[in-house]
Amino acid sequence: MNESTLLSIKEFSKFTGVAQSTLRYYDEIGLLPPFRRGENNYRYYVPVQIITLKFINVLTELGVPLSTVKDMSLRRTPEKVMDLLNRQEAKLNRRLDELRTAFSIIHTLRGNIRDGLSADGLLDGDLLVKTQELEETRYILGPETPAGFKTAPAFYEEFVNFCNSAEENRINIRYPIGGYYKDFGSLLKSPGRPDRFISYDPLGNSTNPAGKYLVGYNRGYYGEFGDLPQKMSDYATERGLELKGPVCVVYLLDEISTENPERFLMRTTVRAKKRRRNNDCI
Amino acid sequence: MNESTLLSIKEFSKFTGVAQSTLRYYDEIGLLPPFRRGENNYRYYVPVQIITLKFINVLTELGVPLSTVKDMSLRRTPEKVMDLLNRQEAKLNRRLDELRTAFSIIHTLRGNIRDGLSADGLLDGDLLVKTQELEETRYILGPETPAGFKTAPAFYEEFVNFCNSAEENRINIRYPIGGYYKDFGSLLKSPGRPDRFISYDPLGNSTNPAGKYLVGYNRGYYGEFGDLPQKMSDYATERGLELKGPVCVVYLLDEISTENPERFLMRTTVRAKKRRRNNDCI
DNA sequence: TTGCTCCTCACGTCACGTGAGGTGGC
DNA sequence: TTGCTCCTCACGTCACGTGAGGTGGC
Repeated sequence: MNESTLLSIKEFSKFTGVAQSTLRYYDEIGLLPPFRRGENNYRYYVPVQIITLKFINVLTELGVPLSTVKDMSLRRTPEKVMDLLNRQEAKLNRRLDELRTAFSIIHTLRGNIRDGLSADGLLDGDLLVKTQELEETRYILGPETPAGFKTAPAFYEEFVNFCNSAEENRINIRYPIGGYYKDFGSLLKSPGRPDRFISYDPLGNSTNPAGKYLVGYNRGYYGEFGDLPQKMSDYATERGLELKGPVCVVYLLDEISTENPERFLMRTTVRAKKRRRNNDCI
Repeated sequence: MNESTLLSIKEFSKFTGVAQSTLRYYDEIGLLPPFRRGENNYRYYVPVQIITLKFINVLTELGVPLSTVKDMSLRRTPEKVMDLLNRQEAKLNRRLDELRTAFSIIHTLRGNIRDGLSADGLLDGDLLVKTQELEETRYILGPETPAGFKTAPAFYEEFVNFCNSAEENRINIRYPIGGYYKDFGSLLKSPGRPDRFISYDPLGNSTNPAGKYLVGYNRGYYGEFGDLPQKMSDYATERGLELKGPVCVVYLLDEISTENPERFLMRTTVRAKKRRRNNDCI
């Protein structure tokens, strides 16, 4: 019907932007045979075949295996294609969601490393305590860790428990995981055992509002605060800062960004407000 | 340091949700070796390794090859990881955009097939003309096809030209492609040669507003309208309809949804308004 | 001995990419 | 003859999955 516009495989490849080897493979598996073969056994395509080819491209890009695409293409009727698209829709939606999440995780990690690097050089020894204006942070609260008398191995055990229970609590542990203490006193009392673990999921329902925070940076392995809590406490007393609300801890530099545990860097944050002193008159 | 919490490969696999074969493969290529080997040569992992593993999962999900992930993991420093993430960001963004687009294309195609199927049974012979309330449709206008005296092969030639020039016009030809006539007169004059081709991209800047349309459905191969334009014209005259603005054509059932060209189904739409007659008094 | 987990090695799979060696018309 | 395009066939690659056959502690 349109013999006049037959395209050789090279022409069709150029026209569609799909490699010759791919076109031969699609022919081989019977997914997209050429319009006809020449006497010399050459493959000849017609331009409209670009429509089917682009449709195949779209599906493969979404992770649909070629065998499924072939099922859909072979002896296809609108009803069958419609049916398959309907059945695929949920899958495709889930896949797209996963990808959006993956990207969001990368973004969150990048932000952490950036913050970690810019604080890294400023540490005095292994510590840095200062007040800082922070932007809003969102996260998901894990379940309360059981109150107990354990000390050293508790952090590790609780971390494992948190990971194991993550799925049923709808927590994605691929976001950075941090520690949470219900108030500063709780951190001082048992720094090695957070009251909860939290996931820094930017779609989380818990939030640390934007504002002024007392921030402590320190190097150390998971759960090892050294004398950071005491230093933060001293700093607050000296400057007349009132520490309110929960304390959140996050690893800015960890497993992911460095092999060397000595470079691990954590950040501890708690809301701080200037205490009104007696001689503060209006 | 945490020998007490060593996990066998089975335990670590269960803990992380990653298959044993995958863990062995990651060890083999040196991407994620176990914490240490036992005397029996067993692999033993420690729970924190879940963090690195999940990071690997996230990157592979975004299509980053394991060799790149390995480059990032091996002798990693925060600076190198940051640098690589920065360089990857543009790529990852592009990839995510492609996936969103792919999904949007599937959605558009599905809508077309649905409309095609519901009209399919109603055709009288090979035709159906009626007025219909349509929702807003968005599309991108291709360049004007050159005015010429050609008739039959013009459609095909122009289609090829449109596809070839699509990229430089920033048109994604994986969306359904349709015909565009500047007004109904233009369709009547030369139905086989649209004034432009258009791409039904839902993010397009051109739009057919929601409202009342004269709609013609007919079966036929690309560019074959039969006597549809005349039938639509007659219908408009009989009902006192004024046809305004451009005419848009789309293939609801085509290559993609059916092998049988006899089932190809196109839809021609043009805005219609009831003509005010003399005896219409207020 | 039985059952369990672990090991290595080899081969399969999916969607191609990459030569190697040969053909056919100007 | 030279240059060009096309062909088939075989093998490589990437990220695993799947047995097969063997080990080691209760």
